[in-house]
Amino acid sequence: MNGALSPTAKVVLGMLGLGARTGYDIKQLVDVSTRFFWGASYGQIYPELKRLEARGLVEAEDDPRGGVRRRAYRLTPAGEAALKEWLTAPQVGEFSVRDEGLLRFFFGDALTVDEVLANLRREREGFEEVLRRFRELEAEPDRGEDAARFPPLALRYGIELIEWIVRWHRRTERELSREAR
Amino acid sequence: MNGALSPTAKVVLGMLGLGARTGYDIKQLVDVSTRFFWGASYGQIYPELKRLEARGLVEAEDDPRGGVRRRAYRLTPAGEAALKEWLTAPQVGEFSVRDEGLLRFFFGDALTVDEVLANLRREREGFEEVLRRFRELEAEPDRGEDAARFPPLALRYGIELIEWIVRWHRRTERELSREAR
DNA sequence: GCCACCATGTAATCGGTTACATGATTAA
DNA sequence: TTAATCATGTAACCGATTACATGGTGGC
Repeated sequence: MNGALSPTAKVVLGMLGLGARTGYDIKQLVDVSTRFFWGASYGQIYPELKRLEARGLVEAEDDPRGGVRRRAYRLTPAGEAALKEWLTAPQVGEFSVRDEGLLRFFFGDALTVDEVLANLRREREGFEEVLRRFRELEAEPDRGEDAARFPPLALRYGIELIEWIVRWHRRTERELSREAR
Repeated sequence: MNGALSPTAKVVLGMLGLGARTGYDIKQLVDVSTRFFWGASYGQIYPELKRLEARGLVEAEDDPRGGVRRRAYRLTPAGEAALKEWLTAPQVGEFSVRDEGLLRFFFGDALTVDEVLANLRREREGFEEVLRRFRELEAEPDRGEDAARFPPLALRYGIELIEWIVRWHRRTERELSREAR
């Protein structure tokens, strides 16, 4: 019917579907959930909400809290349809990775084994730090009473994936340091 | 001494270090190796080579093949130093993932279990396809006689990571379909 | 003669981040 | 009173992709 959704429109509609109401809401939610595989900044969210309103996929009303102006959005039926259409679209989704640590590793022949080892350790510590934050997130009581079950499953995926990455680092460190001695 | 390297400068210098000579070379090499975690297009490579030349990190000479004009680049000592400096820089590198399949999964509460299952299967097949291409790459005889050992290790990492991702999909499909029945 | 491949480059456009600007409310 | 948080928005900038333009070479 109408054109495709922009990347940001996808999170925005999805988050409205999960109960977010304001642009600020959406940003907070993204930052504690999808940020690691699908981010969004104010600079995208607010203009996108206006575009979606112009397309009739969301509707809004002023909803001030005291003297704080606030604009509350919700999905229209057309917006719900567009969300559902995207969620069931029969093509594989966009997937990309940007990994500077791996790029450095790829160019490892220009370094000594000890230098590569130092890089691996540093990167691993970075991943371990992310892992700690993910586990804290997982431990937090689910403040949503609406019982969304997939968000925690996605978080689990993230935790287990990074656990795997950490194990790969440890293993590779072990193998390289064996030959360094 | 001089400013930081742009993302594209990092691959460009690295590939020159591995023996690439022309912009075309660099692009071909990137496309069969780092593309999956660090891409580069002509639109970045050629202008970047000129900028690097202006900064004195690479030098170039015309090197026509018959009537085909061709410009051959190589690292200067300053370029080698800049490459090495980046490769041993003591901060964790940039890391980001963009995963639309996971975003759809995150919003899975808006779908039926069967729809989520269909999504998981489709995404898994996409990853299996990538896996096949990676394994073909791995099977290819190493056309470089210069015995770079880290590029194949990086490819191994990619293969094993995607194998993990495929297993996660299978497992999750199994668990969801058990409850669907 | 045609197609695949080698080779270089630019312009338009896009998606995104960052910094900035503004201002109210609430809790310490 | 001050800092944190709620709340909305824009402008400048950046990195990147895509499409386009050009043209030679080698093999079928």
